[in-house]
Amino acid sequence: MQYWLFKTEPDEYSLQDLANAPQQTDMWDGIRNYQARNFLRDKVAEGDRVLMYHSQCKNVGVVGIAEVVRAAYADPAQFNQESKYYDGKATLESPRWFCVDIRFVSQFNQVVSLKSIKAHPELQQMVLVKQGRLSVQPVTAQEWQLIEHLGR
DNA sequence: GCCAACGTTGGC
DNA sequence: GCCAACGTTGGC
Repeated sequence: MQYWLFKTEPDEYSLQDLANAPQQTDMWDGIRNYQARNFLRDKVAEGDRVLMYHSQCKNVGVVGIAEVVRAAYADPAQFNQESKYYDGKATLESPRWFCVDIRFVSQFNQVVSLKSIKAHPELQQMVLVKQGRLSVQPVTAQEWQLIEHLGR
């Protein structure tokens, strides 16, 4: 079992949206970055746990936890010409982009802000701190435990 | 809305 | 395969 951090813009899709979804489960799609895609396709597994991170908003940081309930499959949006995630170079035989399904687990009592993460000596090695722009990234068990503790 | 950091594209 | 130009992410 591995730990991850997924970023989302709450104006587009928030943790609350996931909590409100049927069975509190939804497709995590629209990932269009190769490094993030490779993690999704090759590493993210059913049962893995995910820190849900809100970017581009007032209170930037980790807001809660989700769980992976289905491992990678072809992101249907890449085949949909109506979608902003359409990719004409993707084919059914060789899809280019992947998505997973996640289920809501919990919402933190308080947001673990990016500021507090950056201020914490034990969290300096987080991908979030070192490489700002990756939307799917691995988290260590130590980082996970500390952030979960800070959010409670 | 600005802008730094980083990713992608495309000419050569 | 290099690298300049351009596009996107994301904090502030």
